[in-house]
Amino acid sequence: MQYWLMKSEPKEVSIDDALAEPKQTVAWTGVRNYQARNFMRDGMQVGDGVLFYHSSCPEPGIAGLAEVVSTAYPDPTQFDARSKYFDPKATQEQPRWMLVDVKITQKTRLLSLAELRAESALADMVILRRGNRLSITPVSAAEWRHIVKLLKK
DNA sequence: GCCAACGTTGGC
DNA sequence: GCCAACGTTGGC
Repeated sequence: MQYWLMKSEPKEVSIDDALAEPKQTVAWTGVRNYQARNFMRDGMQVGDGVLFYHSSCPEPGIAGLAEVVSTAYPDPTQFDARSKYFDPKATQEQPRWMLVDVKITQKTRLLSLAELRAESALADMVILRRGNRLSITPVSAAEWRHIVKLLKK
């Protein structure tokens, strides 16, 4: 069992959009970074905990809790010529991009980036490190517990 | 394999 | 819109 933080731009898929889906589940399409892909493909297991993070928006921060509900499978948007995520170098036989399904378990208050930065217990979080741009990052069990506690405040 | 140029991310 | 920090591309 591991924990992850996954960024989503709310104008693409917000936590409310995800909650409105059948089974409150979204396929995590559009990841086009190898490191992030590898976390989904090689690191994630069904049942892993996910911090659902809103990025590139007026109030960046953690918007809810979720869990991984599938193993990795090919991202269908890579094969769709009309999609902005289309990848001409990907084939059905040799897909490049993988994704998992993520189910929202709880919408929370918005735990802002500023609030995260203010917590010394979270100083080592990957997302808070200078220059970090990865859309999917591992979260330690201690960081997860601390954040869950903060969300109850 | 090197590395300059270019593209992207994402907070501010 | 700015810009720091990376990642990717492609010529050599």
